[in-house]
Amino acid sequence: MTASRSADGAVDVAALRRPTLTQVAALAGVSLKTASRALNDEPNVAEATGRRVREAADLLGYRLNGIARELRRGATSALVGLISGDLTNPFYSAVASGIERELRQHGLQLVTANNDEDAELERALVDAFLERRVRALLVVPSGAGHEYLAIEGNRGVPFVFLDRPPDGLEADAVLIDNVGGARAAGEHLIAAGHRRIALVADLARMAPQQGRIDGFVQAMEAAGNDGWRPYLRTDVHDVHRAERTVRELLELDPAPTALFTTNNRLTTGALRALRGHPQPPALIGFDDFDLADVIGATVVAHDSVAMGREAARLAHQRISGFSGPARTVTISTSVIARGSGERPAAS
Amino acid sequence: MTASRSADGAVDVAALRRPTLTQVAALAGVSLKTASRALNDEPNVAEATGRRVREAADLLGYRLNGIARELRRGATSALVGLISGDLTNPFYSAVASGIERELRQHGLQLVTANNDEDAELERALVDAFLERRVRALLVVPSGAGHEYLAIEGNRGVPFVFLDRPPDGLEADAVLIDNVGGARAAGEHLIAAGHRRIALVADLARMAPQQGRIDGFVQAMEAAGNDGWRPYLRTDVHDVHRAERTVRELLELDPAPTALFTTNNRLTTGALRALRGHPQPPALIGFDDFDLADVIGATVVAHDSVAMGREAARLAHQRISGFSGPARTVTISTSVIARGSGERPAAS
DNA sequence: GGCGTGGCCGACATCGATGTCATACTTTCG
DNA sequence: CGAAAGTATGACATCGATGTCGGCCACGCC
Repeated sequence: MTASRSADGAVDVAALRRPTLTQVAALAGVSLKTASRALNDEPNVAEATGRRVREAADLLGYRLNGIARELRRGATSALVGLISGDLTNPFYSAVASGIERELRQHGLQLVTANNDEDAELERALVDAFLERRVRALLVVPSGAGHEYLAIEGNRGVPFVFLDRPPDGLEADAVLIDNVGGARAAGEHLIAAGHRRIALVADLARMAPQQGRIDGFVQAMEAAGNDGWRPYLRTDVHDVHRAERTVRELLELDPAPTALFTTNNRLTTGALRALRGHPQPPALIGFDDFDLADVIGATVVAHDSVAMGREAARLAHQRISGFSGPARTVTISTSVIARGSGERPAAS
Repeated sequence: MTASRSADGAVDVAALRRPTLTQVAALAGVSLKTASRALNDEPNVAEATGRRVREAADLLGYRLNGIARELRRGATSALVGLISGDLTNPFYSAVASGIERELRQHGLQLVTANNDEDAELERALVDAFLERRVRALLVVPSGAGHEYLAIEGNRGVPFVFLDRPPDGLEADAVLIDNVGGARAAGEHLIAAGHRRIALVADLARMAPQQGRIDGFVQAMEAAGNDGWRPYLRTDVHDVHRAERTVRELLELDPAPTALFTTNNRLTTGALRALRGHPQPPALIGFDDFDLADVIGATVVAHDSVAMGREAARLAHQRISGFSGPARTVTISTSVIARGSGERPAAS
């Protein structure tokens, strides 16, 4: 008669469909509401009743339906979305890790999606996440122009931008001190006596890259050095092009005596190009990386895990009701000297 | 009168609460169902009606409530869960990346959680994911004993195990050819003339580690070599202990002439210990890593992104209705010679 | 003109849980 | 002893969407 017993009277444990609370209640011989109370440890449930309900739930292998609960409780999930580049890039995975750890402390779960550095896909992903009713959305944006998020932001889904500032929109952001870090790198090379310094940068249209270029140029201008100008290479977007570009730079006459690469990918390419070189130029790379100590690579380091953590923290504050103006957290950088950046300029 | 207009008659765009389909319908002057039909491009909606509904939706900034839809449509989400170790470990992030790419092709989204290599937390995460009604659950298990998943597995939530086989449970799995890879590493070192070979391994209770130990031992026994026995070090679980262990090994007399490290963490530690060593021993590490080419590190490589992809594929087949017996996909390995593994035994 | 057909639309039930409120039965206490 | 308060429970509405079914109307055809 009840849905929880099959026709032959045996309890239908193997039912394909997952049991509902109604079935548990029927098996325990109580009402739906009482079963709900028992399983949620609400007050005013007789001890014996509670036991019967729990036994029935165990027997059926009952598992609460979080979707239904969320719908009833307010149509918003415990999920926080992250849209970033591919996780095989250690920068993104470090950020994701920091986010995940922080969220977990607040009972929130991270949902990740890869925008493939494509603005169109990114928009679609934002839409998908919003339909899923994520509690907050963290984005390492691929493109510019985030006006389309403006309405959403005002409707209670907080956005936090990572690594790249929001464009056309007020929103929380966690950024790296790109200008300062790059300036420090430039100064470091100047101090080692370098004048002909090559700058190998990624797509200049991306704000962090532009910041790093600016910072480097600032250092050069402060030192009254123009020797870098012939060696500026931007829009180098992948490891192989970086390797090739560095090789080409080294064949110039006169060749640069030092290199500054503005992200981990480019640094990797440069290291490949420099491998086995008899008299390698000095090298400083933006972004720290695994084994940089073993290789002896001088870098502009920053704490990417902390970036993720801060972003998650900002989001959590919004989720918890904070509604002040947009905030920006800046992650500091520091030059870590490991050898490659201290090679003197060939005399 | 309708909920979508505020008391003063203006359309209430700035309402804090996100608009529901009912409000859109009211604003468009049609029934709830008709609005639903219009926005879902169902047939039998007059062109003019459809337009009115879409305009109303735009005006209100309406966004479908995926939670409600999922509840109605079958109480199962488009999410697939991944439980693994920390994403800062490139192995896990590569796996996650492979999974994410594959899932996206099928309109599924990846939800990640870090088990901190803790079996208790892992169980809790599994519970949380099941309550969230994920469509499938991919696990890189931390501990042994997965019997508690048996009921779930039979209830339509497919499980796929990565890297470590399910214990006490029939389930799909994607594993690495640990034995074969380690045997090849052992043979490689033997072929270079080594006899005193140190094996530095992680926790031996973890199946992949045990497999790598076994494979190595097989190679030694096939070569009739016992020279490794004094240099076996297991249960080395972090980078620092690996570094220390390798230093200690090198101070032995006689010292081993070669090292085999059984995962990327241990290889990192070994590389640190070997740095600047006048006459470093040969080194082969299990797991390929970024910049291994620059460092010249010989490794037993395998395609971790493919691992993720295969796991996602298995899961997707189950989601799509496949219900055959449990399958195991094995990811092959290959030794990539880059120098460190080819250093000859000191005569 | 009558009737069948198809297009368009809305009322209502439903997914699986939780919140509200009513009710029956105890217990407590003046 | 009777009223008030408290306990245990259940009926029913509800979250926001979709599925079912039936009604109305226009049109075409005999």
